[in-house]
Amino acid sequence: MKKLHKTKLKDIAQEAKVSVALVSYVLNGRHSGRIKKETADKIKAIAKRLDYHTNSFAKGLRTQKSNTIGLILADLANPFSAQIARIIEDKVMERGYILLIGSMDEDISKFRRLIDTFIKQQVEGLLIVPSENSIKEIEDIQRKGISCVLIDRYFPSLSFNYVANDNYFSTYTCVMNMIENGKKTIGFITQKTDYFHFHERRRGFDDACREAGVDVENRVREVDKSDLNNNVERAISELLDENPGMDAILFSTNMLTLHGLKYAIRNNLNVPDQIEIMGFDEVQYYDIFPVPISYFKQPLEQIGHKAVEYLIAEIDNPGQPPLQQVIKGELVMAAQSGVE
Amino acid sequence: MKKLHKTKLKDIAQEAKVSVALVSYVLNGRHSGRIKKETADKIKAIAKRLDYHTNSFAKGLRTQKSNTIGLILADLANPFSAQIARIIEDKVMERGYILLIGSMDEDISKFRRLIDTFIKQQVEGLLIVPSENSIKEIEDIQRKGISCVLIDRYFPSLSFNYVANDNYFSTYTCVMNMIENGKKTIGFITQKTDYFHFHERRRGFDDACREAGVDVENRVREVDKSDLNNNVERAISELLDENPGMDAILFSTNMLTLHGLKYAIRNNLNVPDQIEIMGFDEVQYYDIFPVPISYFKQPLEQIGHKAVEYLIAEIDNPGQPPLQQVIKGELVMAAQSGVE
DNA sequence: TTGAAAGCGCTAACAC
DNA sequence: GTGTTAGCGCTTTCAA
Repeated sequence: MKKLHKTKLKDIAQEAKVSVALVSYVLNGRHSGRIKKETADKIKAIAKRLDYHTNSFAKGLRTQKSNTIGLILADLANPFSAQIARIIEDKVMERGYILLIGSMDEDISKFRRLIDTFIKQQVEGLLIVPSENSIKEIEDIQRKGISCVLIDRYFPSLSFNYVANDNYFSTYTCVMNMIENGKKTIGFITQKTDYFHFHERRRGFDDACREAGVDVENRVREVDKSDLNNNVERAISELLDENPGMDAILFSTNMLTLHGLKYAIRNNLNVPDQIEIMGFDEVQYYDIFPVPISYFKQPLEQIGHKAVEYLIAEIDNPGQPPLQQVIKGELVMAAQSGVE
Repeated sequence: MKKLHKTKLKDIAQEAKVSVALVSYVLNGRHSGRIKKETADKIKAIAKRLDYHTNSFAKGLRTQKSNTIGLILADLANPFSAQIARIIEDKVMERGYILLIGSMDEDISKFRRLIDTFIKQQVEGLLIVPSENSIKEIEDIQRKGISCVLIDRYFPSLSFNYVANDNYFSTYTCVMNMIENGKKTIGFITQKTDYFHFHERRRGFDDACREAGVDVENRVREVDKSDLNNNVERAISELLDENPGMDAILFSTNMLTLHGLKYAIRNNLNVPDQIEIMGFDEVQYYDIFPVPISYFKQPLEQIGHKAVEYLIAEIDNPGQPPLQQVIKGELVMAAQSGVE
C-alpha cells in the first residue's frame, strides 16, 4: 500500500522557510498588499509543485463555513430533476459553492436521512424539489434555522422561500393560443393529485376557457397515477366520445402528453387539423413522433438560477422575509413538420 | 438573525455531567461493553433531545476519514447517467458512505474542477463515467493514488478498475436472436466514435453475422453525432435501398433506436413482420410507440453495485491488482402489442 | 512584512 | 467505567 502524503500548509511553509500563517495568507489572497511579492510568488510556486489542496475539513472546522449547498430532488431519475440539477450545479459552482446532490425517490424516510446527512456535512443551505407529504420535514428544516429554498413545488399556505414555474399562466396561455388558432372544443387531461401546482394548472385552464367563452363542463379528466397507461387511454376516449368535434386536447405533464401522442398515432387521428395536441414540458423525443406538437416549456434555467440567488441571499441574511417567485415560461410551437 | 447554536459533544457532556470522551464513545458505539447502561441511555437521550449531529469536519479532520465517495458523470442530463447515479447513491449509502455527485457535461475543464473539488472534500474514492478524451485526467487520478473505478466506458489498454456492460455480448445476442427468428438480412446502425464500447458492439455484430453465415458487407452504417436527425434518416434509407429485402435493423444506442422508430412510423413500415427493429437500452417511452420493439437492456443495477463494491475494496486495500469486469445484460422481447 | 499560538469539535491512547 | 489530554490542518488575533 502506497502511503500517499497529502501536502499541507506546514510542508509548504518548511520548504519556503516561512510560517504556516504566511502561507495561509498567500493562498487565500489575504493581506495581498502587505506581503512581499517574491515571497508570495515563491509560496504559490511551491504549492503548485507540491499539488497542494486545501483540507476542507480543517478549513471548515476553523471557519465554521462549509461553502456547501445541498440539493434534494424528488427523484433523480426523472428528467426534470436531472435537468434542474445540472443547471443548479453550474450556478452554484459559479457562485463559489460546492453542491451536494441527493435524491429522495419520493420516500420520506430517505428524505429525512438526506437532511441529516447534509446537516452533518454542515451545508449552509438547502435547495429542495419537494415531493408530496414532505411538508412536515420542511417545516422542521425551517425550525432548525437552516436556510432553504423550495423549487418547482411549494406550499402556498406557508411562508417558505420558493421559486417555481407560473403554472396558472402556463395552461392559461396554452388555451388562449388554441383559441386564437380557431379551436372551439378543448379538452384537458391532468393528474389527480394534491400538489398545489396541479391545482394552478387546472385553474389556468378553467379561467382561460371561461374568459374565452368556451365550455369547460365535462372537458376535464383527472387521471390517477396508478396504472397510468390504461387510465390515460380511457380518459382520452371518453373525452372524445362525449364531446364530438373536440378539436384540441391539452395535457398537463410530459408523461400524459406522450400518452396522448401514442393515442393519436394508434388511432390515426389527424393532428393538428382534426385535433390539436398540446403538451407540457420539453421532451427530448417529441420531435421523433410523426405528429406535430406544441408544448409549454417551463423556464428551468431561470428557475434554477433564481433559486440559487434566493438561497445565497438567505444564507447571507438569515431570517429575512420570504422570497417567493413564480416565473413565466413560454409556448413552443410545433415545427412545420407532420408526415412529410 | 437568529443565532443557531449547534449542539456539540461538550453540551451533552455538561448536561449529563460526564466527559466529552464518554459521550463520544457512547454515540459511536465504542467500548459498548464497558459503559454503564444507564449512563449510555442518558447520554443518548440527551443527544436526541438536543438534536445532536456529528460535525463531520471535526470528525474527518481527526480520523482522516471522510466516509465520502465522489461520482463523476459524463452528463447528468442523460437518462443513463441519472439512472446509474440513483442506483449508486442507494448502494453507497447502504455501505455507510456519503455520495457526492458531479456532472462534467462532456467538458474536460469541468472534469478537472470536479476532481479538485472532490480532492479538497477528501473523498476516499472516485467513481467515474468517463467521457471521451478524459484518459489523461484519469491517469492523473491514478498517479495521485486516489482509489477509482470506471463505469460503463473504459480504456482497455490501461490497468484501471472498471465495470461495464458486456457490449460484445449485447450485439452478438441481438443478432443471434434475430436469426433464430428467421431474419436473413440484418442491418446495423451505430455511432461513429472512438469509444471502446462502440467498437465492441460493432465486433459483436460482425462476429455473430459471420458465425451465422449472414452477410455483413454493406449492412453497417456509422452515423456522425452532429446533425444526428438527418444522418440517421439517411443511413436507414440507404441501408434499405441497397439491401432489398432487409428484414431487421439493430441500433446501437437508444437515441438511434428512437430515430429508427420514427422512420418506421413515418414510412409505415410493417414492424416486425416486414422488418424488425431492435434497440439498445431501455427507454421509458418505447412502449408508447405503436410499434413493437425488442431491446437489449444493460444491467445497470449490477453495474452500479459492482462498481461500488470494487471501489470499497480498493479503498480498503489500495494498490491491489486491477478489478475489471463486464456484465451481461439481457434481451427484452417486444410485448405482443402492435396496433391493436 | 512576517511569526507564534490559540482553538474550531472530535477521537483515541492512556491514565485512573 | 470514566476522565484527561494531545493533536488532526487550518485561520486569525496579536505581537514583533
